[in-house]
Amino acid sequence: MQTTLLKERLKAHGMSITKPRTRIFEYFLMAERPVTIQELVAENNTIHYATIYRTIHSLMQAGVIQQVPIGFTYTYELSDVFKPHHHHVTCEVCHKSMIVHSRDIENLMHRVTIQAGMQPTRHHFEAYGICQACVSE
Amino acid sequence: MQTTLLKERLKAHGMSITKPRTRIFEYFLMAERPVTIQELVAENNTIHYATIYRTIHSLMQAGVIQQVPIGFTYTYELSDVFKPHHHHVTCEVCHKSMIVHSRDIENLMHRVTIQAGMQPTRHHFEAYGICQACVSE
DNA sequence: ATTAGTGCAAACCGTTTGCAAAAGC
DNA sequence: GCTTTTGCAAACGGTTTGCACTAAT
Repeated sequence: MQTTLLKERLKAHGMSITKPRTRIFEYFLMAERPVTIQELVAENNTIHYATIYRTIHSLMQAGVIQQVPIGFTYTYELSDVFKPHHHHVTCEVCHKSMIVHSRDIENLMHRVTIQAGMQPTRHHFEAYGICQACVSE
Repeated sequence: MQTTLLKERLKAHGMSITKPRTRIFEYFLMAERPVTIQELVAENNTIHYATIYRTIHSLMQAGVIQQVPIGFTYTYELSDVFKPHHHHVTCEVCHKSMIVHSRDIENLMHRVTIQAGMQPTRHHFEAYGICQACVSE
């Protein structure tokens, strides 16, 4: 189960398993898409906002979640340990994002970085468009 | 000359040509790489920071510059009118970025967006690595 | 029992805004 | 001379921090 993996990660980083942390983690599991801090704050009224910021930091440090810059803010989602590496295509109108897997993207990134004379480490890729539903409105 | 194009753009948007605007523009010309607001503020002491923020807005509106999210902040650079569309490969150690042109990137982005069932609008792509100089240190 | 984490309020910092003076047209 | 922009100071909003209390180990 996913929660076991969370506990392992926290322990491995000398962090305790607390209610806020597991709740936020479950929120991420449920959301299945990149989430903003504002959403987390708005939909978890039992947890103080300062705690949410701190939880985000701990979960990032423990490698449970990762930052995804989408549009004009940062969003967060479960890290590659929980979900395989992927990319997003985001609708500019309704801001929903879809998840895309493509080896071509990885390969191209790699190639481009090497061509620029650098040793590849990571990359960031976001595509934007207008989804079917929004086009037909 | 580039400055003529700046003036045209400003006029076309009903904006006046002022000292701060031309100075900031020249800074962008000189920089030849994405620049943060903090840099602009630090290196243009004659211009008040509030004015720099407003200048960024006007230049964006006039399509003179564009936003480039790199790493953990927004940076700005001359828009595609002044520099053809391109992408960046940024060194994670020294934070210098190189400019890369590749039709493959455009094509792939397009394809991926369509595969996700959306009408492509724009995309964002950043690759990170470690440059020669930093590797050999 | 000891250590780590939470809630709260206050501080912080980058950005925005209202207003009077200055520059652009 | 009229309109737009600037500089300044104050406001703002999201994020961080210090501290006493509570939960976790």
